[in-house]
Amino acid sequence: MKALSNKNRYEIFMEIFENNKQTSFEKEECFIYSVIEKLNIGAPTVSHHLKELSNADLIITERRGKNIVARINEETIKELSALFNLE
Amino acid sequence: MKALSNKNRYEIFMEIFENNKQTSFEKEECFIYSVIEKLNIGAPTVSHHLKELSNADLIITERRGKNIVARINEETIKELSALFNLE
DNA sequence: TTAATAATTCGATAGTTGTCGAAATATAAA
DNA sequence: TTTATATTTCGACAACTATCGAATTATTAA
Repeated sequence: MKALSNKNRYEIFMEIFENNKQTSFEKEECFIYSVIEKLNIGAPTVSHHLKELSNADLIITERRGKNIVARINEETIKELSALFNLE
Repeated sequence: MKALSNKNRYEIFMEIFENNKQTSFEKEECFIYSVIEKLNIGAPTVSHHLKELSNADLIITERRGKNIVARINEETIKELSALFNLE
């Protein structure tokens, strides 16, 4: 929850989430710079947010050459989704 | 998310959530003081947290005499639950 | 009406966090 | 090896927030 409580971090997560749903996430453009443009925050900040999301096990990041690739951690999302099931 | 990002506030919410699930939530003991005992935080803080949860539409509070009664806002919880549905 | 209990408001403060610029590192291309 | 690009680390700072004690309000009980 804490990891998703910041607006920009939430946006980043959602972008990864959407990409994850569509196809296998394989865009070769640099990840961080595309976020920078969209959210208007600096590279260090994006890097910081990615680490937070990663530490919270919400995403999994992987370096591919110069770029990094992020995908969501489905395990954690399932837990999240189950958490609020009123039964 | 922000409203649930604080540990104590999350605990308070979860307690209300559990009570909500079981039976119709109608305990007559004072709400705030039972939380104070459990979480070891002061009354002003609990009051503050309840307002935050309320502002975020996660719970609905109601005064009943000297006490307040809290129940979860099922609408919002449904939204939350739906948010993370991978399909 | 007075006393007691439950909850809230207010002001202050310590701790946390989001952000940045500058510098450093990693990797690929020339 | 040098250059260029992508990302990370570091140090600092402003803004935010959780918390408290003291005082205040709301409500019921005596």
